[in-house]
Order: sequence, then C-alpha cells, then structure tokens
Amino acid sequence: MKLQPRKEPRQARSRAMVDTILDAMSRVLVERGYAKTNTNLVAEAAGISVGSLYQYFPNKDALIFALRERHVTRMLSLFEGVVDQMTDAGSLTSDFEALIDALVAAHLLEPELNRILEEEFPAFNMPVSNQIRERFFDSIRGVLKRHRAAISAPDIDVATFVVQRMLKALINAVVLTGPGGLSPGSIRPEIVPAVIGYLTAQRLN
Amino acid sequence: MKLQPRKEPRQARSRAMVDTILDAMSRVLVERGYAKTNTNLVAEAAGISVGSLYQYFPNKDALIFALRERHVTRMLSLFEGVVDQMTDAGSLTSDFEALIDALVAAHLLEPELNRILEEEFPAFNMPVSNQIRERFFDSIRGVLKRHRAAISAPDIDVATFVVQRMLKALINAVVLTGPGGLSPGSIRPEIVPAVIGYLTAQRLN
Amino acid sequence: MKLQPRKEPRQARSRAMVDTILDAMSRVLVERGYAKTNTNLVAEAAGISVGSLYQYFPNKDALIFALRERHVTRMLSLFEGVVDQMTDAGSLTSDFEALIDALVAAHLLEPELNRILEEEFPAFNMPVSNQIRERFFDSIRGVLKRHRAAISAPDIDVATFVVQRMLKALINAVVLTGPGGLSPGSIRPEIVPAVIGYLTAQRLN
Amino acid sequence: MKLQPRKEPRQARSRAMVDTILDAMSRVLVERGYAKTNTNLVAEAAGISVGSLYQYFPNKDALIFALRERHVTRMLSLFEGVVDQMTDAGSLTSDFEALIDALVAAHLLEPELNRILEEEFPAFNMPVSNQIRERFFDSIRGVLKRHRAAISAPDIDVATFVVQRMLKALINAVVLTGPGGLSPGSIRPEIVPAVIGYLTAQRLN
DNA sequence: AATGAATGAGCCTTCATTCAT
DNA sequence: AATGAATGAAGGCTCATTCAT
Repeated sequence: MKLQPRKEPRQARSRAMVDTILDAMSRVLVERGYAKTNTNLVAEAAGISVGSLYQYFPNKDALIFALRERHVTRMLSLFEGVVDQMTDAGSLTSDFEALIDALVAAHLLEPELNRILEEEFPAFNMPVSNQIRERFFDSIRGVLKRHRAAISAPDIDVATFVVQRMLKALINAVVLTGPGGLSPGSIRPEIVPAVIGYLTAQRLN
Repeated sequence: MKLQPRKEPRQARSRAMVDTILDAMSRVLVERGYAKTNTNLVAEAAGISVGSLYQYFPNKDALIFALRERHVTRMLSLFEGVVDQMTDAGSLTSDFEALIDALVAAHLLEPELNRILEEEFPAFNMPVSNQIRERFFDSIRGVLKRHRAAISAPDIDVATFVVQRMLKALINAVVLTGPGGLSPGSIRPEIVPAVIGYLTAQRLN
Repeated sequence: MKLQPRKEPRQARSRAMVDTILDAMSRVLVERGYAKTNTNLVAEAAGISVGSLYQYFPNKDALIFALRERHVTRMLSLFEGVVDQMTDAGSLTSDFEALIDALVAAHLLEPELNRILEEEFPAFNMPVSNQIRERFFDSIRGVLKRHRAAISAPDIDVATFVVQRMLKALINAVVLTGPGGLSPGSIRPEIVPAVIGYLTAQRLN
Repeated sequence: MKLQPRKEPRQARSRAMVDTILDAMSRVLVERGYAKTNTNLVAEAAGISVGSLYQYFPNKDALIFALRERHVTRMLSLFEGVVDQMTDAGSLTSDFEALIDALVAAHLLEPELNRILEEEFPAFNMPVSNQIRERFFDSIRGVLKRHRAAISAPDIDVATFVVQRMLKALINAVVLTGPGGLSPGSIRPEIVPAVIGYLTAQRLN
C-alpha cells in the first residue's frame, strides 16, 4: 500500500528549489556585485550543481528575471497589505503617509539586493512583469480615486503614473545611500508634501 | 613661407579622435545594446583598429565613462544656456516651464543613447562626475533661491535635491518610450504642477 | 553487488588530467619553444578545451611552474634512488661516480624539455620549490658527510653548495647539446676529477 | 663653402645612437624586468621614437642580442686586460686568483643587468656570439697552457671548457644574490680550490 | 632620418551552457 | 533528476612592427 507520498509533493519541492536558488543568487549578488556574479557561483552558493540550476532556469536571464520578480512581488505584498487596511476614514495625507511608510519599509526588506537591482543592472531590458507593475499602479489609483474630490489633477490615470514615478524616485533617494549628497533622513519628510503638493496643485487651465 | 601648420594641431587631432570613438561607441551601443557591445566592434565602427582605440582610452570602462560624461555635459550645456537666459522677470512657474522645456530638449538630443545610459547600465558604479552633477544642482538651486519667497519648503538644498529627483524621474517618463504605459505626451504637462505643487505645498509644521 | 566503483576514483582522474596537460605542455614546448607556446595550443595538444585546462591550472604561470616541479621531482626521484642505495662501502670517488651517472641519466629522461626549462625560461622568477632544492642539497651533503674525513674543505655546507653548482654546470654541459663546442662525451669523464679534485684540494690556510 | 662637416661623422652618430638605445634597454630591463619591457618603452627611455629605434635594430631580438653582446664584450675586456698583464712569473694559483678577481669584478660592473641576462632570459636561443665565447675560451686556455706541466688533465681544450663552466657557475653563485642559501661571501674563497683541485687532481688512468 | 600614431594578429582568460554518467 | 567536468565562443588588451608625414 504505497500510501506514503514523497515527503514533499513534486511541485513543492520544485518551488523550494527555486527559492533556494534565488536566495543564493541574491546572496552572491549582494556579496560580490553583478559583474562578479556567475551561474556556477550561484549554483555553488545554493549547494547544488550547475546542471541542477539549469533544470530550474533555462538561462541566466531567466534567473535574474525571476529574482527581480520575486523581490518586487514581496515588496508589492507589503505595500498591498497597507493599502488594503486603509479605511474610508483616512485623509489623502494620512493615506499617503501610510503608503510611503510601507514603501520605505518594503525597500528596506533587502536593501542591498534592492540597490543592486535598481542601480547595477543591465536589466530594464526585461522590465518587471506588467502584472506586478499594474498592481502597484492599481493600488495607488485606488487611493487616488477614493480622494478624487481632493485632487486637482484632471486625469486620474495620469496622476497615478506621475505619483508612482515620484514615489519611486524619492524613495530610492531615501533608501539608496549614495557616496555624497544630502542625508536620506532629510529627504524622507519631503515626500508627502511632494505628492500632496502635486495632487492638490492649483491648475490654471 | 611655410607658415601654415598641419591642418590640425596635435591636440585637436586627438580630440577629434576621441570624439570619433565616442560617436562609434554611441552608435554601437544604440544599435546592439550594452551586452553586445565590445571594444573590437567599437573600433571597427570608428574605422580604426583596436590598438588605436586603446591609445585614447585605457580600458573599456574609461570608454563608457567618457561617453556618459560627454553626453551629460552636452545636456548640461543646453540646460545651463536656458538657465543663464532667465531674467528676474520670470515667475516660478514660467521659470520651471522654461527649465523643463530645456531638459526635455536635452534628453531628446540623443534619445536612444540616453535610454541606454539611463536604463541598461551597470554604471552607477561610476557615477557621473560630481562636478557635472553639482552644476545641475546649482542651476536648480539658483532658480529656487531667486523665488525663495514663493517656496514653502524650509530647506533650499533639500528642496533642490527633491526637485532634481522629481525632474529626472518625470522627464525620463516623458522621454523614455516604454513598451506599455501612458503616452509620454500626457505626462509632460504634469511636470510643472508636480514641481510647483511640491514647492508651494502647504506645510503644517 | 554494485561494489565496483567508477573505474577511477575522482582524485585519480584529476591527477591523470593534470599529467595529460603537463605532457601536452611539455610536447608543445619542445616542438615550438617557449615563445610560441600558448595555452590554447597546449589544450589542443592535450586533446581538451582551453576551459578544461583552466579547470586544472589557474593560469599559464601555474602551468609552467607545475611542469618544472614535475620534471625536477622526477629527476630527484632517480637521484635519490641512487643515493639511497649507497652503502658505507663506497669510496668518495665511487660514490660520486654513481651519483653523476644518476644525474646524467636524470637529465636524459626528457632532454629536450630539460634544455628548454634550463635555457629558455624567464623562470628563475619562480624558482623550483625550496623543498626540492633542499632535498638535492641534502642528498649531496649526506654523501659528503659520510666521507668527511677525506674532504679538505673546511665547511660541509659550503662544500655541498659548491659541488652542487659544479655538478649542475658540468652535467648541463654534457647533456645540453650546444651548436658548437666540444663533444659532450669528452666532458663527461672530467666531472669526477673536478668534484673530487675540489673536495680533496690541498688548502694552505 | 660647405666645409663644415656634420658635427659627427655618420658612423659615429650611429654608434652613439646604438649605445643610447642599449643603455635605455638596459635601464628599462633592470627597472621593470624582462616581462614588462617592450620596444616602445625602450624608445621612450632612450628619448627617441620607436621608428628611430627600428632604424638601428631590425627587431626586438636584435636589440636583446646586441645588449648581450655589448655586456659580455665589456666583461671580456676587463677579463682580457687581466690576462694580458700576467707574466710568466705567476703560479697557477696566483694566476687564477687574479683571473677570478677579474671575473667577479666584471660581473659586478652591471650586476642587475647581468642577473637579468643570466636568469630571466628566454635567450640562450641566441647564444653569445661564438667570437666572444672563443676569446674567453682562448684566454683561459692560454693560462692553462702556460702551466701545462702543473696540470694533470690530459686534454687542455677539455680542461679549458670544464674550467670555464666551473668558473661561470661559481662566480654566478657569488654574484647573483638568491633569496635563500649561503652567503656569497663564503663561496668566493672556494673557487680557487675548486679550479686548482680539478686541474691538479690525481687521475688513475 | 625621425616621428609616433596606427595597426592587427594573437594571447590569456571567463563563463553560460551542455551532456555523459 | 542530479552531477560537475567539459566545452569553446567571445572578449579585453598588448605590443612588435609599419608607414604616412
């Protein structure tokens, strides 16, 4: 009676493997930088053989892509969690304060990996999948829609896009420590005014 | 009277060569992308030998660096030209309108190269030289200072930094044609409100 | 009963590979000379890919170094074999006769390789490992010590050093076929008198 | 009246140039080692252009060859000077003492260059010209002939060859400071006994 | 004769990917 | 499915030599 299943169903094993590999990739990337990262190294760091690595990823690009996806998805989860908890009670400002807190927190999950993914990558080639991008977009749009009345921007989609870009740029400024420049701490408090300022700006036409 | 020198003095020849090489680099980069660009190809595209290329650039990185510098310097020229022509008569809004026009124009000088330099590069490693960065910064700060009274942001340096980041992010959104997303044309008119909105936002504390 | 392991245990395979590569290196070196020897050629001669070669040797220098070590170690083996078989019965002269026979034989194992290693190499940079050098030294010193009474040289270590140098120089003269010069055969019988003459020379002070 | 000749006759200029170039080669060789020496560097060190260098030497090998020749010729001069001053009064021992002194002094003329020429060169390929070799040989043979009666070696030519090799080996041991090993100073006094011991060794057959 | 920029063959080395075991 | 040795195309860079000026 072969009732006992494999300890783990195949799919699960595969997923665990994929995660192990991505963890290794992340570690190597952080430790050595993109230029000195290669598949053999990643396999070794994952405790498997290169051959096995290629069982789970068809090529190096797929590996990079998957890592980006996973990283961004994790950030998205945190972000959506915050958005989902918003009630109708919140003001535009308080909502964005929460949202920015969440975004900063998300970026600080794996800050080194995040830095490399943002700065050191020849990889916008393969942009984060549209699905993820859209969910970020939709979350922000949801907030804007809820406060439609308070917003002077004529087109919500356009405003969402602009806010998204502003947030990304400014939060990276806070999170990514550059060699010179102003302290991240002093930028942080400016993000809310920037967003709110834009959304509520007086428009002539 | 053999007074006439060689058609071009030595220094000039060297500069012409450097420019020829950078032009070739730019072309190859645009045509094939960073990953498929190599020094032999660049030399060929420049109509010279690899050896010659290495007479002018010590290594591949120096080539990339120089190309970035040249590109950014050209953008800076255009930008500073606009800023220099500003009179005290301009309003905060009109000044930023001019400034954004200039920036967009600057980014459209070599849009494809610009895209690759912005997106495809493992190159924050070698950031644009601080001097250039600072001159961008100073230009913007100059404008802000002139309109200090109209600005609610408490710290001009911080505000400059934020504006700079916003401008970069939003102008890239306008200039860099992504596969999906909103049309750049619709983003463009939002930049002024975004900047002005931030600068004049009501601040509680 | 699948008790039989792979035909060759891993370590053995690796060693075989190293030897195959060194054999190829040796062959190429002999056929083309050092200046025209390169890693790709060696790999080809070894019937493997360059990549494989670099799996066993980190760089070209390591390859050369290893070849020298192997060659000298083999010579050392032959030499030590002879020394070990010496009994107390031998005279100073008969001992050195045997010793010189062994050295000549050792040099004639791979005479062409030996010539290149001795003459064509920018390689004192990476001297034969001290351990090997010392074992040669110690063997000779052992013989001298046994015959201490018959030796006029005041310091055994110094005498060992001198004898070692003399032997190397004279045996190379015998073994290395130069373009012109005396026939090696006529030099050979002079080595024993040279060594014995030195060791037993009358010293005034 | 174009009476004034070029300041220097052509031949002389050429010789001066050749010497300038060889001096530069020597300097570069000593400062950077063979592996890091190249023709462009030598030309620069000589204060001329590569093109000019190639006016005087057809290729790199010729340059190396010429430098060796010059160096060895200079050593030969010093050596022959000593030999020429020998009178019939000298004993075998005193003659060799003088001769060894001269050789050591010769090797210490440009010790660093000498070291590189001896140790770091893939250059026995192009052995010192036979003429020079022969003059060394002849000088030594001359001394041996003068003392023929005191010498037990049956064949003067063979003995000359052996002595020559011994001298070269032992003097290099004195002059070339290796990383480990006995102090050169302690080897020096052994050279005379070695040579004399060989020449006067008792021979059985 | 001098110059030195230009040449380009050639070398060492890396690494994504394959495949026999 | 796993292994990891093997592959080999590709790339950065050097340097002896040439040649237009």
